Amino acid sequence: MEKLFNKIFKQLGYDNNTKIIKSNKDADFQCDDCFKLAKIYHKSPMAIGEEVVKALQEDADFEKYFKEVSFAAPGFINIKVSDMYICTKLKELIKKEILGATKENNMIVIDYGGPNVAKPLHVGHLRSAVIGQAINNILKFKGNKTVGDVHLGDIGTQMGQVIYAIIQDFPNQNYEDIEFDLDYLNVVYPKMSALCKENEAVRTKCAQITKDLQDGDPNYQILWKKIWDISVGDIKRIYDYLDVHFDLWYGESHAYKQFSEMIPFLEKQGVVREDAGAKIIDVKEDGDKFDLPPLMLQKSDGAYLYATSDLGTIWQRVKDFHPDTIIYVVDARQSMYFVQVFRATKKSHMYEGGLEHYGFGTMNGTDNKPFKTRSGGALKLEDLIKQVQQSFIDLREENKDMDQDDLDKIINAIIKFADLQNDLERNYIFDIKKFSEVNGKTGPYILYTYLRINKIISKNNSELSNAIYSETDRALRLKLLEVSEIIDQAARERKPHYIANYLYDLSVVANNFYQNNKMVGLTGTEKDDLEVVLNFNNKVIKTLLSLLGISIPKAM
RNA sequence: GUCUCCGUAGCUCAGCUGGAUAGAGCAACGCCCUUCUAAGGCGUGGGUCAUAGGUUCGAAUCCUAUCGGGGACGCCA
Repeated sequence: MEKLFNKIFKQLGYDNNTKIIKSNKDADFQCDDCFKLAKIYHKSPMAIGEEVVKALQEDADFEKYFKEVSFAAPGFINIKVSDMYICTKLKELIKKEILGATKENNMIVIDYGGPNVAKPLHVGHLRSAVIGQAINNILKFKGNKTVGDVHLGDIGTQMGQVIYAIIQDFPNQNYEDIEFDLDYLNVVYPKMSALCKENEAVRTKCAQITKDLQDGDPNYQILWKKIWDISVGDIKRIYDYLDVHFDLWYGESHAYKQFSEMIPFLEKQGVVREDAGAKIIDVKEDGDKFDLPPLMLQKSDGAYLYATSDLGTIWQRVKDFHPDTIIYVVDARQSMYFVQVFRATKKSHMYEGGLEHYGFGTMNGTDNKPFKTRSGGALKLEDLIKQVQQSFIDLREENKDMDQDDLDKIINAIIKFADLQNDLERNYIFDIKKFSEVNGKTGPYILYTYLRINKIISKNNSELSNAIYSETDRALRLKLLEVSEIIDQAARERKPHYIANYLYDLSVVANNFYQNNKMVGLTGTEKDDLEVVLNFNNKVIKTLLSLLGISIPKAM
């Protein structure tokens, strides 16, 4: 359509590269270029518009594209496309791979985990998991090779604290022989965390253990490995439930192994300098709007920091994968920190590819303050899932007998769709009541739409005719034609909410069709055509849901 | 203090690469199941798009300032 418009513009002596946009009026689409051209060619938008409309109407291809093209003052060209156009486009789209999205072929590492070993997953980990997995799915769908990394915090202060507690709790035992389980870890970490806050001697001791562990103390390593296995096993279990999967279960401990190569490299590149006993990398640049602090590479006591391990992680990723881009899906509070890391990376030339941080908003309570449980602690992710499950089961009698696998899928849909329909950059109000909603703009609504449509169609590979049978049929087909661009936009901006919102809009249109068209009793071309459209509709819904990490239950 | 994100219906949010009369969901009220799943559909009410300027033929959208809120700001992660 844009090509035809451009041809007409050229024919009339206007040099223009048009952009046809969706119309929110009675028309399907509109062209607003008359204003722009009026200025350039010193004519009135009205004159140009009427001229263009006339030329379009006289064009040999008119019917191939349009049902109606009209001018509306002061300068809009309104377009109603022909049934033939819709059918032709839809036929093309159905045959296309990856729903007509443009293919890409990049190597992309995505970092979207960040849980700490020895601590259970809590609600704060939900957003990076859900959003990161969706971005991963979307980029993979478009043909990119992606590597998801959980990036565990597995060698920080909490490990020293837990090791300290174990040594106290299991005196006079060989480290190899000490046995403990997840319940023990779940009790011991909060206890130690509290103890360290009030007792300086213990705190110092724990810090020393952490430092020794980081330096490779073999005895601590034994306990560390035991803690790691138990804790990561539990973390995996919850991620599995959420259908969140990582290719790499690396953590800061892996990054530490890169330091012996990386730090000399950084020194050689001349970017490191000493300041008050610490080693830092200046990352200020001309044009900065404020005084960006340097990146801290090594503390004055010789210990390494968060930033060091992130640089080490980049070092390793470059060696292992040569990525075109590394994407971080991490809380927006770390935005400035990532600027520092990215600049240090570029300044030292250790990696020249893309570095992107998508900082999602904080998870706030209904009071719009960072979310806390009533007792003031962090809500365990597993407890959140259980609460949502309970409220869903309480919703109706039939849900009590629901197949466990279907139930899990619906719970996932509820939690993920609630999050992914919002722009990730915004703060997110975490409202357990919202997670109990299954009406309206929710995951279950989309699932329900899919299932009820699935029930009225059979597989059908007929070739679409050029007929359209009702207004709701027409609306559905037009909506389906938008899917390619939606996927591209979500991928381009790394924002899954475009897909979530489109899924909802599509479901509304599809439900409208369902309500106003009966499939039962239809025969011949009409039955074939509508079945092809509905089959494609469900293919789109299923595919897009899978990009959001949502699977469809057998029944609901 | 500086930087940054945000302010759209009672609540939660879309819309922001500028287009015509600003859209959803929830909540409220009304209607539609002897007809393919009512976890659905249809309708009604509800808005100075924080405020004030500016750019533009045209601003929720771009620019500036102000107010209000979240967040970050060298040896934590």
